[in-house]
Amino acid sequence: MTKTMGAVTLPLNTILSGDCIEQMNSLPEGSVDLIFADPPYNLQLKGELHRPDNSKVDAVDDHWDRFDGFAAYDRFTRDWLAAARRVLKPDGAIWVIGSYHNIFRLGAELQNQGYWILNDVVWRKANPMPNFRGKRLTNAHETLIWASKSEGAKYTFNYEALKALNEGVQMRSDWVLPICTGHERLKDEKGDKAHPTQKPESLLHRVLVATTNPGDVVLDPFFGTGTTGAVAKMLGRDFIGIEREESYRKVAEARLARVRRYDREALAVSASKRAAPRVPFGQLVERGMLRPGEVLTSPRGKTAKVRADGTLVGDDVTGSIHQVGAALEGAPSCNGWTYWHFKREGKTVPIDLLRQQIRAEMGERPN
Amino acid sequence: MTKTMGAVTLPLNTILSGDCIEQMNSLPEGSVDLIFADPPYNLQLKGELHRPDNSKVDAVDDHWDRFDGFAAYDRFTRDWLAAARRVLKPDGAIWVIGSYHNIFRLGAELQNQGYWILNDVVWRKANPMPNFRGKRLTNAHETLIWASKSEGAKYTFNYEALKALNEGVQMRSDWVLPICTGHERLKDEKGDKAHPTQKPESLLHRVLVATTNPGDVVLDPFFGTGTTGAVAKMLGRDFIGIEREESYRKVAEARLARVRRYDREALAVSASKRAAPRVPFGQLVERGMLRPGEVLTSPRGKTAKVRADGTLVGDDVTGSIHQVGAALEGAPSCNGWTYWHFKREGKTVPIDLLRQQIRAEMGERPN
DNA sequence: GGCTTATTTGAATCTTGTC
DNA sequence: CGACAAGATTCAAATAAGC
Repeated sequence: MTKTMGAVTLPLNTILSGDCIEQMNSLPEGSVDLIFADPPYNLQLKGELHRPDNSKVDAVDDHWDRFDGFAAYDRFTRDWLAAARRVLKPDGAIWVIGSYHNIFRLGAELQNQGYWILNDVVWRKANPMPNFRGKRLTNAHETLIWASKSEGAKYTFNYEALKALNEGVQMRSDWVLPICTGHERLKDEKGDKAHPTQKPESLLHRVLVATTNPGDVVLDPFFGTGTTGAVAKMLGRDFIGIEREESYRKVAEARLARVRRYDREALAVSASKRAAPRVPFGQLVERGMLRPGEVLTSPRGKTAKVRADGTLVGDDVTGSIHQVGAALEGAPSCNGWTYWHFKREGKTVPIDLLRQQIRAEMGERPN
Repeated sequence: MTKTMGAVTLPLNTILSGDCIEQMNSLPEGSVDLIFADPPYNLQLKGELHRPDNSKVDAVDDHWDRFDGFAAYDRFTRDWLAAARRVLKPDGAIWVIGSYHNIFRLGAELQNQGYWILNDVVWRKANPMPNFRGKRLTNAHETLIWASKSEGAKYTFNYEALKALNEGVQMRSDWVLPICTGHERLKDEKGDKAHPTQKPESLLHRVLVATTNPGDVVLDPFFGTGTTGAVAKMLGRDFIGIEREESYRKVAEARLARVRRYDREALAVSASKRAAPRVPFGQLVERGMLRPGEVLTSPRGKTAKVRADGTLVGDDVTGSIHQVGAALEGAPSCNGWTYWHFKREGKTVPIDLLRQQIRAEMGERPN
């Protein structure tokens, strides 16, 4: 399918091959409603990484993610963002996604070029890969930036649709969604993953429902295995993909052929997952509801002292509220939340009361 | 209180007044363990714009205006980050916090100066202000960046303490914490909020427990009403604050006078095994806890025999407990302490139990 | 088939001390 | 500085295997 823009024709619902900058420059100016871009992250990985069970982590070591320093990465970023801005309609918008390796370069260059940032959005992964060596925090999120072509542009935002997706409450800038695994994860002939960084359809679903209307043209300059195209097709949007790796294009073509518009199952995938409102005991300490050094008591008169990291110290025992309670009682297990008490205004109260306070604040709506 | 660094003296637990760059430059080089910085992002740039060639600023052109705005902000960022880097110890680290208005400039400049990003952390606000006009997503988070002074530096990370704070599960890069309200929010004489962007103590508590030890020196160049100093004092860390607004300094001084330090026992946090003293396997043999000739077994049924010098003999392999374990499993490495087991009273027990016995005798508290 | 347990895996800047 | 050796370290979800 093609759409005619003046004298030039727009190649809709196809995958263009080759360099994304050249291909974008061949498209007519101001012809696209939305761009979704998942560029290389420039991960700069060095050695191998093994899990504690000695299995090897299948890292992203593809040639397309290797750059010769920040200067080279910045040049690349500047060039493709400029080409993208040219093909955007005046009221068009862009989404980019990245990690701390590249997102700051991306965001700064967006601002430099006159794009106007509307939100940064955090994709909180429900099931991220842990930090195996215990040397940093679990890298549990990626960042998306949503920007209009320029300040004052009349961008598309389907506020009510997103509110509906979020069970009637205004959608926040942090989205909890699982990573792409299982049936959705595309495999090659050998049964290995077809692309190292395939994004979940639920993420694209939310992006496209939020910031496009049916019939809009969505461009993805780093098409990969075509998640953007697949979701666009399901939602009745037109897409243009650009991908230079033939193997990815092949997988994407086959995938797109299978996709039907308004796929009910895909809509179900997008339903927001409710994370369980687990409240770690340490948060009572961080929030100042209990003071490090404060003494907790048990119904039968045992005592323990709170430490700054949310552990307890009793007679010759240190550990969580549950561990110390169990040890002092000589029991196999213990629910520390109901076992331990503190004093407020002369009354002795179980610490579970404080947990209930936190849960009430959260409105039982962690998403 | 002051600490002496060579010929120069460090002004501990005080608030310095004036420009943070000048004040940081007056501090001795390499003298600070951690910097926490919450810089302004809505600078009033009047009169601060210096184009290199004195060219006339075209006041009507939005684009130029914006460019000069970013350029001035970038200059400011570059200067204070450079001054901060100078006062950091080689193994020191920095935290910065910001929103999408400035965090991309901050992150990019950190990388440009050779800081090494360790994590970006999302502070997910439990109770954010909604977006009243329904034109964007609720801005429900801010971003922190944690970076070491340079690649390969031995930064401080209390992994076990953070794991304890999170109920025994590795801490993630997304932190759910409430914004600073109610009792904690400082008021001025008129009863209005004393500072527009006061950070919650819970946020600083987590930052300082994670990346400093008691006695460390924490510098906050944008001290405001002193949240960093207050939490540092509670946690037994020393602080240096810099703040140029007298009204904020006044509020901070009064606040700090009210803060009490937690007792010593409460400040201890769960320790890493890495900190425990090293016990050579040969010592178990020397002490008669294992007999030469005794057979050790692995969970999957491999066996090896203990020799008098503390090495093991397996099928065609001889060497340390780690080497023989790795060879028998065909693995790149192996922790022999948890891999090898022996029999006592009918039970199969990992040899690590014997190491723990020795460490306990040495007066170490197993944590 | 149904239920329980074991295995696999994911955009990762992932060790430290001694010689 | 490099080479070598000791030894510390993982969470959630999907799938596969076992009963």
